[in-house]
Amino acid sequence: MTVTRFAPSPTGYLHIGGLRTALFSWLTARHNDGKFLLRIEDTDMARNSEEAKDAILKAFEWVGMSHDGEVVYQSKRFDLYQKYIDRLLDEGKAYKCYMTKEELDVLREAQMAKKERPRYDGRYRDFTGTPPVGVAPVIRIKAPQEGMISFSDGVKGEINIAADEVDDFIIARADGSPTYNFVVAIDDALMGLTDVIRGDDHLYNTPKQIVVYDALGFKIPKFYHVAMINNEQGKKLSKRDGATDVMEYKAQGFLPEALLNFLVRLGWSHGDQEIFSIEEMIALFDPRDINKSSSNFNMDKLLWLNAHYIKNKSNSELAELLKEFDVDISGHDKLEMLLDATKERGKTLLELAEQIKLILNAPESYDDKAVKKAFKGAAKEILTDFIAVLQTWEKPLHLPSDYHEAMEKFVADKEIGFGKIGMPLRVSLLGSMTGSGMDEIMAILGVDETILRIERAVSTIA
RNA sequence: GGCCCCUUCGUCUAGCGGUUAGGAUCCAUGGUUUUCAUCCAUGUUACAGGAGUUCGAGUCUCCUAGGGGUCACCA
Repeated sequence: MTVTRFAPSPTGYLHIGGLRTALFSWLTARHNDGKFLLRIEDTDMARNSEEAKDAILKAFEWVGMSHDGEVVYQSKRFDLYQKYIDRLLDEGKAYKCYMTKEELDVLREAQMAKKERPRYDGRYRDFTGTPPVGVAPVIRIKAPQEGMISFSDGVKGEINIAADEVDDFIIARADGSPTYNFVVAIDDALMGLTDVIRGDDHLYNTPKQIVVYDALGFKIPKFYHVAMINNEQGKKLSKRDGATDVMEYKAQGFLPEALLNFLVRLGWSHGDQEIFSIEEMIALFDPRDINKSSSNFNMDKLLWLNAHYIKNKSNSELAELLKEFDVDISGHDKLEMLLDATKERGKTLLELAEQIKLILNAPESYDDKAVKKAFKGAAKEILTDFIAVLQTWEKPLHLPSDYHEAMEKFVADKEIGFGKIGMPLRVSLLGSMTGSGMDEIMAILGVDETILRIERAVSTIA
């Protein structure tokens, strides 16, 4: 059975790039009816935080990517790791190294001065003498000293790293705590991972982890190293690029399905298809189709996708989502009309909320330019006459089409163009020249509020 | 610096030896719309450079350039 995982270290929020690798892993698991596991890499007690962990879990919840089984915390598995350290020591596959951090620094500097690659020189690898007193040793694993460490990466292809590029790296610190590359390999093996999908910044960790797999006799999973997501300028994403925190997208009014659709198309595609429902992603995704090269973030495309998903959401769902943006229209009797009139002109929920507020709240001021353009000539008289028409209209005024009929008759009787009434009317009702159709707005507001707003505009505008 | 990876329109990408190099986004123009948006149509723009292999190369090989990753008692 296919088993994948996402294994963040709880040192900050969930990053947009992290979400994509998580998505790829999740899709791989769901596509194969496998399991998607979540593991918190919190071996570094000093840098972990509970808040970061909660933030990550919350982001997963928002996008709707469910994990299987309990969340695994590495900090709770130290006894387990210790067993394996002891075993490697017993079997002579690992050894104690009494070199201090200071000595290591000196060595490294000397190597750099000679333009050599800084590396551990293996001086305690076969040490049998009396250890120096007062030095708490670290544990190093014996890595192969010659030949190649090779693996077939599902994204990058065959990777061959010369064994001498891999040091006898530290698997347990002087205080006894295990290190990253050691515990990752153990956990991935013990948790039954079949496919490890992660950022390609981990590519060079892979040979180290293979050393651990081999030493412990574990089966090596399939690796997929996914290239980075850069900012719009093609440089590494940083806080300065605006939103990198997944939850920031929620705050900005993005729909999770839009974000996921955007992310899945970064480094992956299925022919010419751009729109993918979650179900389609699951049905079509294959990690072997992931592209090798890095890709750039593109806000325009995300916005386009978000607009698409807003347009295709039901009005009741939108009403519910809008509550987060200071707009509660769930009890509004014109809910359907209101959303029909606005959902096509908001690229984000935030913009949609603004559109709705613009209609619901009477204008506090009138845009100068709009007034200048719309209120020249006989605008005020036309508006006053239109009020009279609305007041004496004998047919019902409920639907946009009812109002449309009234307006049509009005311009016909008056022998004027639509713009002569449309423009001043728009400014009167909304305060500006842009926005939804007049018929719809009047239908939403109702006759009384419509007349009220027109009267106010006529008396207020000089 | 060593090692490793990457390179098709501005951006996301299709292409898997023979295509007028396709789609999407963006931008521009036109149409629809009383406005704006939506929607529809049309258009501009790409194989990093150079050698080779081949009847034929975006596709295979090599070199160069540019970009990125990595070399911790961080993860």
